[in-house]
Amino acid sequence: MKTISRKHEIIAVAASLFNEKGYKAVSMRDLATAMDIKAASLYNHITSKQEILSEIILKVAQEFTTGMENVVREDTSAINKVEKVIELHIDITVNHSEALAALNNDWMYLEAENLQAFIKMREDYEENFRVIIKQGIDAGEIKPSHPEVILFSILSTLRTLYLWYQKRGKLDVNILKKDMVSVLIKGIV
Amino acid sequence: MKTISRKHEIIAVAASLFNEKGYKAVSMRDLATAMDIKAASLYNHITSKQEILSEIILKVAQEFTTGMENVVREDTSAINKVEKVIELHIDITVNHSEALAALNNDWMYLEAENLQAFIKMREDYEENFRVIIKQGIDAGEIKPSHPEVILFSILSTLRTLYLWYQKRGKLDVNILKKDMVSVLIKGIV
DNA sequence: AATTCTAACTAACAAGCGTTAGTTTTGTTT
DNA sequence: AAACAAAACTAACGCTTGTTAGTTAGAATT
Repeated sequence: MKTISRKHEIIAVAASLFNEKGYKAVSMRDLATAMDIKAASLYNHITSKQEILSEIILKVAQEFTTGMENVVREDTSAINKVEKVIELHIDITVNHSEALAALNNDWMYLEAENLQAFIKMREDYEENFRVIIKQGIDAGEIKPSHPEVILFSILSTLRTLYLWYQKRGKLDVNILKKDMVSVLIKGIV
Repeated sequence: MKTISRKHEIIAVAASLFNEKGYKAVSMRDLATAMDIKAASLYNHITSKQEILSEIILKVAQEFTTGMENVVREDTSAINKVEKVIELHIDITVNHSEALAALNNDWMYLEAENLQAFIKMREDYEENFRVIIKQGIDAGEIKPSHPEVILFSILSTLRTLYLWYQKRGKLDVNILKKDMVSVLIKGIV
């Protein structure tokens, strides 16, 4: 089973390159050079560039999906669920920050059923989050502003977190969670 | 001076294509097809693909720079300045949402002095924002959380706004400003 | 010792890339 | 009608792209 681990190596290096330059700007020869082999040799382990991209993106997307499903199932307040979602994002960011770059910037280069699957997962995720916020408003826990504005504001902060995490080298996860929850939920004033 | 307006046409169409697919995924032949001419004909109006990218990005970047300078110069409270910055972002987003896609996703493909200029502008912009937030904390107007967390949270929401604005077709600017200011400054609870 | 598997290689392909040179068409100005 | 500039064209360039075919060296299994 050496092939599989070699495949994972390739995917990991690819994720790192995609993170730096973007999917379209990384050629198979670039990837091969980074692996210190020839481009043709990559195809002993993977079937196409597209396969690499979809493995990177769909694997993390799946983590978001199952994570969100667990939060939704919990029997707790809406605000508490929002906190759990924030923590979910932070955990995934810390563990897969390079894959998140591809997920955020290169998902549109997924093809056919890969693209479909990704879009479905993202829509479902957003919808789950939207419902949580609406429940929070109905329960009087969350301000009755436009739920869309709240959803967008929190989600875009969480989605961009990988950039910030990479820049300010590797912060302490627990402090990060506490601060993010505080700023996103209680505001700044 | 027909050439110049034709050049602007090309740049506008390019911005739209870059917005859809990303700089690297749009070929000069794609751009030419969208203009209903041949690829070689583009070069009667522009000197390179790179020139198109830098015109798109640096023009909006300049708007951010001058806008921020005006805010910094104002004689008002820190919170008020934060509000002004939020409104600046919304105004630019509404007027140049497609260019913002390139600015956010394709800036790394700028070359040499274009790249340098962009990075400098972005760093200066961030630093100005950071100072405003710190002043707000010192004046007791803003919660003494990590200023970096506040900066990141607001900035990533504002930077992603173009995506959201494009999706939920063209909302009313004034309502948008009010809601964003409220959510970003006062939080959601 | 013979066979199979793993993982690399060389060589090449057809297609696409940004760009240049030189030419022709089109519409306006003299 | 002649001259001029603007903006399109055809043809081609050298290079890079993702990928395939066929081969080879070494290690593991029979």
